[in-house]
Amino acid sequence: MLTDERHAVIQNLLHKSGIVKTQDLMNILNCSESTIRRDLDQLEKEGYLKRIHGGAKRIYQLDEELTTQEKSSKNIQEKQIIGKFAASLIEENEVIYLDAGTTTLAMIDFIQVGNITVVTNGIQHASLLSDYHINTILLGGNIKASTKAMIGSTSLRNLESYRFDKAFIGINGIDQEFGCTTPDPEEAAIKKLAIEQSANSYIVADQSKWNKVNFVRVCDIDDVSIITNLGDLDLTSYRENTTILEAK
Amino acid sequence: MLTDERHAVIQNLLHKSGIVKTQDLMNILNCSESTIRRDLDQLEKEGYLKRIHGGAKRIYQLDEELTTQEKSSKNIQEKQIIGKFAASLIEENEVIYLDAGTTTLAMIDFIQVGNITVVTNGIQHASLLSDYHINTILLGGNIKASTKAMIGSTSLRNLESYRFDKAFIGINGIDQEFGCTTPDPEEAAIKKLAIEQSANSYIVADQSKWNKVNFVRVCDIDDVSIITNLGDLDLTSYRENTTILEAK
DNA sequence: TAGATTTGATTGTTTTTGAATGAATTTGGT
DNA sequence: ACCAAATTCATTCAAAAACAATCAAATCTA
Repeated sequence: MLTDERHAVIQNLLHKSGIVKTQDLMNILNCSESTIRRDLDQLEKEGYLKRIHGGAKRIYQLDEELTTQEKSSKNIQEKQIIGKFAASLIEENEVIYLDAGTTTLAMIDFIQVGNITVVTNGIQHASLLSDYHINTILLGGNIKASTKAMIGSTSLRNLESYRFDKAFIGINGIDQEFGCTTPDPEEAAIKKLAIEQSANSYIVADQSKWNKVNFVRVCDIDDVSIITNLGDLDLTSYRENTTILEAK
Repeated sequence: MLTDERHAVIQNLLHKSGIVKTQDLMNILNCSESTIRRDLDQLEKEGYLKRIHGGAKRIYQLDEELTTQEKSSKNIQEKQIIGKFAASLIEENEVIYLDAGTTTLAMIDFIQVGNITVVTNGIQHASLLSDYHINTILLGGNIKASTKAMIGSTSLRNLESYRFDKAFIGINGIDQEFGCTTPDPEEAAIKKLAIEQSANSYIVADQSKWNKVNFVRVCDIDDVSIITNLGDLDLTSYRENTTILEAK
C-alpha cells in the first residue's frame, strides 16, 4: 500500500464520518501505528485534517450529522451491537449478500476483512460500501421509494446469477409458527431468493422483532441462523428449532 | 512489448485508478524494475504523471474526484439553468435515460410531466427520482466510488434490454475534432450504449466543457444534440456539425 | 555486420516502515 | 479532586523496500 493510497483512504473516511481512529486505520490499511501516525502528521501539516488524541478529525463541519441524541438512542445502539457482531462473521475472500435495512446498514462500519465482494439491494448500503472501497455489486431494477431498496423482477433476475457464502437478511417479524415475515411481497421475494442462493443465511433482528407476524413469509426459522440481542427475552423455546447467535 | 505499448498501458491504468505501483507494473508488463522505472521517468518528464515512492500517480485531479460538496457548488447556477431546460424536453409517457452526473442530477428537480419511466445509472439520481415518485429503474452492477455511478459489464448487460425515447448524457469534454470525451473508459462505455439505445440523445454540458478533450471518446458531436448555456462562447463553427440548444 | 538502442542485473544510497522506549494524556474508581 | 492504570504519543533505530546510477548483454536498425 503506497503512501498516497493510504492518504486517499484516510481522507475519504474522514470526509464520510468526520472522525477516524488510529486503531481503525491500522486495521483498514493493514499497517503499523507508526505509519498511521506519520500519515496523520503529514496530512495535518498539509492542512487536510486536525489531529486529536486517538486519531484525527475533519477540519470542516458538515451540518447533516446526527445529533448525539439520535446516535445514542437505544434503537441505534442495539443495531450497532448486532451489526458489529454480524460483521465479525464475515471472512476473507467471501462473497456476501447484504439485504437492505437499517441493521444491515450498521454492519458496514464494522467490516474489517479485506478482499470480499458484497452484493446488495440497498442503495445506501452500496454507496457506503463503495466509500470503504469494498468491492460492491448493486442489484438493478425498480426502487422502493420508502426504503431505497431495489425490488421487482429485474432485481430478482440480477440476483439469480450470484451465489453467496453468507447472506445477512433483515426482517420485520419472527414467530415460532409463522417463521420470518415482512410486509412487502416484493421485498420478501428478494430475501427469499437471496437465502436460497447462499450457503449460510443469517437473519439480523433486534429484540423488537420477536414474536411478531407480518404479511409475507420469507423463510422458516430453521432455514437460517438468527443474530439478535437477547435483552430480557426468553427464547429457549425457539432454540429447539433454530440457531440463535447472541450479539453483545 | 514496445516502449510505446507499455506507456499506453501505464497511462490507461493511471486514468482508471489514479495510482500505479512499480511492482504491479512489473507483473502486468512482464519486464524488469529498471524498465518500469525508466518508463515512469520518461512519462514524468513529458508531463503525463507524477512519480511517487513505489510508483506514480495522476498529475491532475479529475473533476469527478472533487468532493460532492465541491462539485455541487461548482457552476451550480449554470447546471440549474441547463437542467431546467433539459427537463422541459421530457414529454408524457416517454422512457428516459438519465446518465450519472451533477447536471443530470439538477434536471430531476424540474421534471414536471407525469407517467414517465426513467432509467439511470446514478445512485443519487435513482434515490431522488424515487422521492418524487417517478417510476425509476436503476442499472445493476459495480459502483464507481467517486461518482456513485453504476459501471461495468453487468450494468451494460442491464442497459441492453431497454430502449429510450430520449437520453440525457453528461460529458467532460466537447471538441470539434475529437467529439465528446470523458476520463473513465467504463463510464464511457455506458454512455455510448445509452446513446445507441435511444431515439434521441442530448448531451448536457455547461460552458466549461467546450473545447476540452478527455481520455475516451463517447460519441461524435453530430450523433447528438447538445444542451448548453452559451455564456460568452462563440460556437458558430460547431453549429455546422451539430444541433446546439441554448438554455437560458 | 557495425552501431545504436533497449533491456535486465548489480551496486550502493535513500526513503519508508515497524518495533521499542519512555513521556504525555485520558480514563475510571475512590 | 486525586491517584493509578491504560492508552496514546513522540522519538529513535534497525530492517526492509524502493531508488538512482552504471554496465554488460540482448535486440533492433541501417
